[in-house]
Amino acid sequence: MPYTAKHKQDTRQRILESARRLFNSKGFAEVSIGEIMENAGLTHGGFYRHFNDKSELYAEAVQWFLCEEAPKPWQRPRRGAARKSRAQRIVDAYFSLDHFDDRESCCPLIGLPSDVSRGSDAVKAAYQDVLEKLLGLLQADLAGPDARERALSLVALCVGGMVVARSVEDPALAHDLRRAAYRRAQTVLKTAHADV
Amino acid sequence: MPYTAKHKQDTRQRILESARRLFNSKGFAEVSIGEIMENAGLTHGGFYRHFNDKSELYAEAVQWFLCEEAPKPWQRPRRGAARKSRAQRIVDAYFSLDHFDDRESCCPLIGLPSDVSRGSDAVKAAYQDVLEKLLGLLQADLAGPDARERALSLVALCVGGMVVARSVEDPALAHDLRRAAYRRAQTVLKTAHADV
DNA sequence: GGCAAAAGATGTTCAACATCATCTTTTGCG
DNA sequence: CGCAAAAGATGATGTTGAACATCTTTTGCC
Repeated sequence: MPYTAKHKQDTRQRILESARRLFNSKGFAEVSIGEIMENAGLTHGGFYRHFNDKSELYAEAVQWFLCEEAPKPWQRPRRGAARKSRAQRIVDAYFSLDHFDDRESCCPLIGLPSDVSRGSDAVKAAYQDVLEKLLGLLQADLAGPDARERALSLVALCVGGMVVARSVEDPALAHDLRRAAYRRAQTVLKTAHADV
Repeated sequence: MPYTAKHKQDTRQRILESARRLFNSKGFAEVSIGEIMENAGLTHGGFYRHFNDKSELYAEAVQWFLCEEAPKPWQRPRRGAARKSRAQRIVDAYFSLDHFDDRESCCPLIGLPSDVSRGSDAVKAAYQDVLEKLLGLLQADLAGPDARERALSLVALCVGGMVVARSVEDPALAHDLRRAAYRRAQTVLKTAHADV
């Protein structure tokens, strides 16, 4: 059995990473398999050794975001800044200009919602996994009986604010949108919280 | 000059309406011109008598939503219900199950955000027109110096809540999302408002 | 070193589709 | 009543891309 299993695994992950970035920035239909493979340093033919078809890759690429070892912004403690709760850091990162501009590596919740809503159940399930991971992180920091409800509305605010801001032409309007949603998110975070 | 100008106008509007529905429910790339024309009761060939190319149609289809004479849900006074502000009615309609299920005729802000964010400036400008119309309606009912900021965060909540809810697989989670965002929207509406 | 099995590369097939050229039909107007 | 101009239909054309078949290369193992 030539080619170690690790090698195949590595290649597969390179394809997934390439796919995640391209899907995130260009959408499902606008990316070709050849493009994804080329970006992963391969040619189009080998694709079907790893996946059955394009939609299968799509679902796995969304989930791949979760497994990625690459450091996620909200996981860096940002040592210089004042001590903040993780939920606070997540919201900050979400509305940051970096995140707004980063089409490739932004949270998939932002990058592909309308694609996913038209996609297969497998894709929606993958999207849901990402969402629940984020909800879990937020909820953990929002003590209280309404923690889940607050986490849910935080997600709506974060995703909605960013998605709409990215879809308008006027940068000033985009900025206002992000700021308004961010401020509202602050009040959701601060309501009856117990910051350390 | 045969064919009255009105006739051409009517046909053009039929194409726009067909395109709006199809783009809304299936996305830009997933809809073919032939499909749109067939849906409008025409054949693919005549398309280029009305539009230069597919993306031009896309931008116009988004804006078409504004000109449509068809009754919009938030414009019906819902005579049976208690007197509500228009902003309140908009938010109610936004989070309604009908609106959630209606892929075809839902608000374009919900139907196509990630498509638009990757689209041309013309499309973004069209999307922005729709957004500003909605913002105007909301703002008018939210008196006070922070009316605009509240309107902006309302939009983020409405769009975000619906978009994410539509992208998850579990209907219960989708329901929770809508409800949480709806409740939060209520508090944004109610803060320091002067209901009649 | 040689072999075989899987990974990856190259090439083919087939369908969809945007775009455009050209033909046919409709209809207002003289 | 017929004509002409524009609308709409029909029919290429060329491209793209997914899917797959088939070669070629790599590499662990004997």
